[in-house]
Amino acid sequence: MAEAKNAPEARETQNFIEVAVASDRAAGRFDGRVHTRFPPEPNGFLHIGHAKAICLGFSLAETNEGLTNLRFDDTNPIKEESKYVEAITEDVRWLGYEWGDRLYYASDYFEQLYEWAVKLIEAGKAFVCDLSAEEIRAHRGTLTEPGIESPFRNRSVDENLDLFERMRGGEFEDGSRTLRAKIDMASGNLNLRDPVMYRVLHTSHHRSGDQWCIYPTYDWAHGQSDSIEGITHSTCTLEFENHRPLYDWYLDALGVHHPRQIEFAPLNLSNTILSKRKLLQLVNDGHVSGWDDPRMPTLSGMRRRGFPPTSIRTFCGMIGVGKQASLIELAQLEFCVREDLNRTALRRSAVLRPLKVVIENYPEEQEEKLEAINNPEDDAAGTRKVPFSRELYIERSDFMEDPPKKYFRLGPGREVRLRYGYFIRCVGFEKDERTGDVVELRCTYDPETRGGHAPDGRKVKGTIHWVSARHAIEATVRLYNSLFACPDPGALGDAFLGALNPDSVETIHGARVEPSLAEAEVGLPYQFERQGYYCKDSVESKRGALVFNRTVSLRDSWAKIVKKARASRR
RNA sequence: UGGGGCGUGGCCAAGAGGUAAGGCACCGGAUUUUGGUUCCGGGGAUCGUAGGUUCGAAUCCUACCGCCCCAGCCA
Repeated sequence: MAEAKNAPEARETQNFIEVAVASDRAAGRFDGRVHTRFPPEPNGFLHIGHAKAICLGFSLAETNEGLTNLRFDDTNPIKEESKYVEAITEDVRWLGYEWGDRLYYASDYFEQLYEWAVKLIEAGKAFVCDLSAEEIRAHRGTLTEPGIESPFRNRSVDENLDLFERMRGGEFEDGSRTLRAKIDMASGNLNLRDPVMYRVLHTSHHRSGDQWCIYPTYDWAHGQSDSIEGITHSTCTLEFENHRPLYDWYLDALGVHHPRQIEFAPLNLSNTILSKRKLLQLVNDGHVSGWDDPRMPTLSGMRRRGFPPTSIRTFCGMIGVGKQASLIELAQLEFCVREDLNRTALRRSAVLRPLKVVIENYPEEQEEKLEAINNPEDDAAGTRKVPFSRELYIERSDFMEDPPKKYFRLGPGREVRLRYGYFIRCVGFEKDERTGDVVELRCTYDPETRGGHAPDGRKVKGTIHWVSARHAIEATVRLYNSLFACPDPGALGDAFLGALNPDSVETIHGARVEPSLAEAEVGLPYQFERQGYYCKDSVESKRGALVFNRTVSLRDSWAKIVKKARASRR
């Protein structure tokens, strides 16, 4: 397959992380090894923001003869479920990445983490604290005032060891005690004000079951998990920059392998939201049909919507990686999708809003098969035959009773080409007397123009798509638009629901599509000519009740002209 | 008035002392049996601001300004 010109490999510049890794390699740091990881928490589905992190992590390893692990940071049994680990592994694989036999879980390290915690207690660097959550907060101080040390901070090593063991043993209630690192209650970095390492949680875990009733916090588990796996470069988003000094402190206190953490700006995409918490809310409150709703920015939603994984990778490669907070326009993603689909999608004819056309001089019982090209961008895709007959359907928008100057389609007395068919001329039309709607077109065809060429060299400005009425099959088509109506719904905070786009989906029943689409395959992209890219819905499409999702429309310069004309008329 | 980051065209993003890449978007035009694709071409940034160093600064220094993150026993 031809590589997209914007594929990561095609870039001539390196981002700052690639530069940092390359210089580490050149300097022989970590013995020249590069080993990255993608560490999701199984508490929701992956979205395109995660794709950016995945592409970064895996490509960093790929270009440096290194490896990438997939590790679930499953330290909070309250929010995590195995259904999420299944969805996540499927999504990473779909994106096109492999982790070999290196699928890990932070929960696999619970015993090791416990032992290390004991080690810190023995070194006088951690203590069991009896303060409640509220009390800990009150002791923490504020952004501008130092905190106050816990009254339990100076317990003896023996007492701490005894208490910690009994925490593990299940003697204490949830929230009654924590194990805390003894660092600095006056630090300007709040993460260093004696952070909690363990909390009591009598909750069963999706993998370790009821083996534990104390669980490590993310901060205590994350850095050490990377260390255990021998990770060399830990990439993560900007909000963890403040945590790096803490991870450094833990790793140094333990004297274990110390990866280099590098933070980058998380992806923000216009007209959508990339916050797991908010996405969960959309799912739970029924604003969407599920995590895989085609309007969702989740990888499963985008897959169902018809986005090729390669286009997502291209996108991640072209937006760059930096530390600047940014909001990428949806148009940039759509560009990548169209560029990909234009090369790969099979062209088909589908009439979304049918208008009947009767070819008056075409014999009643006659029908024939016309040859149509499957993909003009790919000769190997070959051709197919489409049936033609006296009665057809064309798009309602391809006829105007009183067309403006630059309208190239059908109008009274006008002639157009039916794609891969004949030239037809409109000789009359019928209207519904009540509504005034045009309900049927009367046309004549020129038998000499079969296939769309006029032997006399006659030119026609417009080419429109069509389906044979008697052969076409009905389908439901969903036209998707952005989930949110404003560019940056995230800026609205918890009021983001107010910005939901009421027109994020328009469902069309009774569309007529060419017969070959009866055999449409889930997972294959189709271009409905002159309209856009579509895919058969993987969930709701049934034999005899086809459902297609619009992935993205084709660029439409006519729509621009119309829009501009309207604007200038005002 | 704590700590940590970041400020280059509408949106992204290279450049790291030698006189502003590239992509998306936008606007023209050519080609076209998709008003698609492709192909040409175009407009638009003195690089947050003000000083300073230098023959020369987006790049170095100083001071301001603005934006983001942090007060979960979430990750």
